[in-house]
Amino acid sequence: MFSIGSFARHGRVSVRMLRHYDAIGLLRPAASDPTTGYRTYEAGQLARLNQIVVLKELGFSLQQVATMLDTSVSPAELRGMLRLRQAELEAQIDGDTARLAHVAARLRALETDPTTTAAVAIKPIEPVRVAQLFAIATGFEPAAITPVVRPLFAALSAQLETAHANVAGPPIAYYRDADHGDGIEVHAAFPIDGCDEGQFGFDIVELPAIERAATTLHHGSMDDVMATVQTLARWIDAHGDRSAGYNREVYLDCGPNEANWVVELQEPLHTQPPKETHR
Amino acid sequence: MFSIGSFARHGRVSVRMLRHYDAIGLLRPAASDPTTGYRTYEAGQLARLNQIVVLKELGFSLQQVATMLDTSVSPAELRGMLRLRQAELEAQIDGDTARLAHVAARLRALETDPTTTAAVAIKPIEPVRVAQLFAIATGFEPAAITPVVRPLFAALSAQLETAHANVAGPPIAYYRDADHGDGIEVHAAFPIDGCDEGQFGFDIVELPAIERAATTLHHGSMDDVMATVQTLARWIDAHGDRSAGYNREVYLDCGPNEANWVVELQEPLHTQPPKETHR
DNA sequence: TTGCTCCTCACGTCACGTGAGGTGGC
DNA sequence: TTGCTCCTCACGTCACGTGAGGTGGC
Repeated sequence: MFSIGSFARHGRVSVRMLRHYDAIGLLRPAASDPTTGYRTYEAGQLARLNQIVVLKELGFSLQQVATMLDTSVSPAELRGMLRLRQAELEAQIDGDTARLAHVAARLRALETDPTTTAAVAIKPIEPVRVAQLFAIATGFEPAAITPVVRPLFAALSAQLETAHANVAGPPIAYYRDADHGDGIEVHAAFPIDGCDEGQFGFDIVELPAIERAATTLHHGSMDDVMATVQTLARWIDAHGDRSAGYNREVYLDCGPNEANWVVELQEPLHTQPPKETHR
Repeated sequence: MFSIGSFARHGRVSVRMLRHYDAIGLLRPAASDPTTGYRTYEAGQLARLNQIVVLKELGFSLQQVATMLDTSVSPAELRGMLRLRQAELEAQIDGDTARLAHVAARLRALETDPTTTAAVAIKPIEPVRVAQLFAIATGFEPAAITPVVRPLFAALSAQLETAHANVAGPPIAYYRDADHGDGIEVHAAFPIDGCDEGQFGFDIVELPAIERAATTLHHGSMDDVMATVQTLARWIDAHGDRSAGYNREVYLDCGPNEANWVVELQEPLHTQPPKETHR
């Protein structure tokens, strides 16, 4: 016979926990005084309490613990729950290991350059239906790109107006190596919804999804975009990842004053996340 | 200029999260319509949102994120927070790795014997001040121990009564190899508080703390305790741990009917937890 | 009377998800 | 009129910790 206090001491749990387990029906005291409400426990109940403590420590919820201690649960079901927990723990460890690598990379970056606070996020990019035009540029530097992409967007805007197309998002630029010979294809695109392919000069294509894109924001004139591109590349390198192509540029803010522009760079990564560096 | 919906889509967060960040002052919209309450965001705010998302993903709380994005935080403080998170993540991973090993051990035990549900808990044992008597037994099996320990407890009880000592817990038995020659010392002890060493025949000693004890409950007569002892030993072995001595026995319930006895076995383990088997 | 143990509410935690109930422009 | 987006409460989540306010036996 134990009072709640001594039962709690023997079981290495708090009195509050015993009251909670009583409240949810997980571990009822052997008796409760009907007038004072005092709870009484028996030594034999320590077995159940120990089971609860152990399963809780493995990370099961009290609901799951209740299920597992239910006598009607079969060994097969029990195995299923253990397997599930095993998988969850593995996922948790993998996630934390990745997080740990990112924290370590941030610390290293902080040593190198205490002022850098590049926010690079890895996220999936959804596919987008776009209307687009393209042309060939001789190189990837802004001086080569800008004179090509500007007129493309101007022309495309005009054509979309004519077509009464429904622009559904900010303009997007993307790049490909030209099919034969040198130079790169510069594509200017606008997301649209519900517009048929017409005779207005532009193509309608679906930009494919990107499973894992490293994204960051560029602020200001596109003349200075190479600095942001290189910061992004360094970040990708520092995190043991690898680029899988040219980045897309999403012109989130491209008002009249180019100094206020905000452009998201989306760089596709190889599908494999970096193999965890062993600690 | 973004509505809350499009800002949420670009930032890959939910509208609810943006409202929440507004409410706690972490990310205020660029403007709110005073009559309708409609929020408006600017493209430039995506930078801050991305920072938030990234830091959150590393496991920082929103409070911490707010602190880290505060311009007045120094690189040294930032490094401190990253170091702290690094340590937390390492501890988390170690804990989960240990949990995973235990889950795996349970699964193996389930394959071997689907009926076993031995609840073995590893916990620290506090030091206890006890009054005790001891004698020598010829072996560790119940047939050798019982005839020695019974009279010891009977004598000790009587002496404590005479001494008006304050018994502060259930009786405890523990064992040691006899100083010279064979046989083992059988100690019978009662926790007491505030009783001076006297002339009543018993010793007062402090049973040392046990940093890590594997504990389980034995139900029923002590004649059958060897089965429980062996189950405990198998558990310890299966978890890659090692015993560091004889177990203590705490007689939680030792009423007149021995079939209802409940005895906790506390087996000291080597201080080093088992080295994690690599996955 | 002071201390100790016990009791029952009931709030707070953390970062939102999820209705409920209502509004404003196409 | 129907759909869509937006709004503000406000409850629920999970396993308790932590008072608040009160009782009963030494």
